[in-house]
Amino acid sequence: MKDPKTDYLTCPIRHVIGKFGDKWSLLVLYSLHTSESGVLRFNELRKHMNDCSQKMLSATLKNLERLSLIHREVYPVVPPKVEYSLTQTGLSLMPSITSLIEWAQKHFKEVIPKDVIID
Amino acid sequence: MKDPKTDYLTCPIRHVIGKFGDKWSLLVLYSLHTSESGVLRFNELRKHMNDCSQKMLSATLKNLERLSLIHREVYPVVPPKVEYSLTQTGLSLMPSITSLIEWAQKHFKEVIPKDVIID
DNA sequence: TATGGTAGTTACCAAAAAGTAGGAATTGAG
DNA sequence: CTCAATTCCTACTTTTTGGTAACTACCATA
Repeated sequence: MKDPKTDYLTCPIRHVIGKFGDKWSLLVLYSLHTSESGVLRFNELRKHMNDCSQKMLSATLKNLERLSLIHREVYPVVPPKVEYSLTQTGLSLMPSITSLIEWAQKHFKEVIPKDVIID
Repeated sequence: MKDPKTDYLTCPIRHVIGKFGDKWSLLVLYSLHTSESGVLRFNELRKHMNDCSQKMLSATLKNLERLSLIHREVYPVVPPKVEYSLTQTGLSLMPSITSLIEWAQKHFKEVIPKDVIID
């Protein structure tokens, strides 16, 4: 008789999905990883994810920082300047993520995306 | 000036997240992959994911079948018997997924899961 | 005084995801 | 005729997610 809550706590898959399986987290990590300097500012990130709202980007960054996957460096200047970068932990995650992305690039040409409505 | 819709269609990350970044898909794939025979029935899968409702499991399986990641074999017997297994495409995805899972197993001990409330 | 630029936050609202409870279909066994 | 077993489906409700628009704060510059 497993307790769902306990089960959740011990299931690595649900940890992964639950923590950064949302709409924007992987895109943030990927953007940081592929940027030349490895560092991006708030509005630079927004340009990389061109239809992400300020609110969602802000929430996503806050979450990733909480998980120690990204680092947030604030420069006390005017106008404000904040730089985001991957932490060591975040960096260690990237091979797995790029593996997933490469798979998608190879195989989703084969898979019929029936859920995409062309209007 | 990128069109968000077009952008969505060409972004592999959003493909991945959008198609099987939901709460249960990875768990289904993983369960099938780690089962001895490589084949599981509906209620066997439910036992592997002990707090997934019938509705959600059913919807998840239908989605994965639509994406050609799993195969659904129906035996016309009474009571009904349906077996699910990975397709070749599904199987080709597993290294990337297990990579992610292994990362989670290693690193989420380090990460403080502040969103988990112990009551 | 007014404007601009950066990095957000907040309130409000709509849409999507997911849980619950019940029904449906099948047909051999009793 | 009824029940049981298995695999779902449907209607209903709740929860979560995400979008929009407006707002803050800072100070330098015009």
